Amino acid sequence: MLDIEKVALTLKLLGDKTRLTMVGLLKDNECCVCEFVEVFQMSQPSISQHLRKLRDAGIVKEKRKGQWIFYSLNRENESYPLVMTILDHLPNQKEKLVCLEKAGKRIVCD
Amino acid sequence: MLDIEKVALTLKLLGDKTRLTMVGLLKDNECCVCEFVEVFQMSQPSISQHLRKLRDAGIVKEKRKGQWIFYSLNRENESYPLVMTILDHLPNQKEKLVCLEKAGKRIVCD
DNA sequence: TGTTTATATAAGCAAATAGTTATATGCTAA
DNA sequence: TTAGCATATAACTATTTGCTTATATAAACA
Repeated sequence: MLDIEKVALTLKLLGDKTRLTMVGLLKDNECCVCEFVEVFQMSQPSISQHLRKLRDAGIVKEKRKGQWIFYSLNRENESYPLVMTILDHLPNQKEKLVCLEKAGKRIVCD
Repeated sequence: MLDIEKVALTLKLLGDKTRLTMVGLLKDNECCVCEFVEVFQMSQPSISQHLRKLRDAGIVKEKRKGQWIFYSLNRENESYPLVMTILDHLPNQKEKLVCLEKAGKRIVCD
């Protein structure tokens, strides 16, 4: 159970098509900034700013791997269960990553 | 399963503390505009504008009873299941109505 | 009928938002 | 060390948002 302020903040952040899709993509994957830039056809600073908002709220976390910074859902965050139940109402965003892969633009590390 | 635009719109509307609390209050009750004005200590036009946004999105519906207009959740709306699962993560807002009742400001019809 | 009560709409304004371009930072590899 | 790629931050701008006050609409009631 979350307090209403926290829920409102989480919903406000996910109430943006770009950020909601980002979180949908992160449901089953890690992604780096340049992959998002490719998927959304949007400037890199714009993507970074969206990710920063999600990170500041604790919804996603980042991990550097060499020159890339990979983002993933933060399962430790108190709003994680809420985020997951919201994603259950969304179609899977996986196809966007499949397209990336076909275009040879998916970044795989380790 | 909803399309991503619809989910983003729903979350954006509920990503406001006032509207989220309104929907929380409507989970188990009907409320009229003047009750919301009392609960939120906010101007009547402001309340009306929030309710209009929720109604335009189909999240709530209205029903006139004499001089009052009562709002309730719209169970026929496709986003209703999403709204309910979100409310499951929120503390019950019932106490606000109990306060109204004690202050003799709850409006009961029929 | 005219007045009161409840609600909606219009118009205006300050703050927040999402994008842009320009620049800074940090890692990699030659 | 320098060049190049990935990412972050800063500064700016246009748009959207949430509120306010003023006014319109609609029902109740004397």
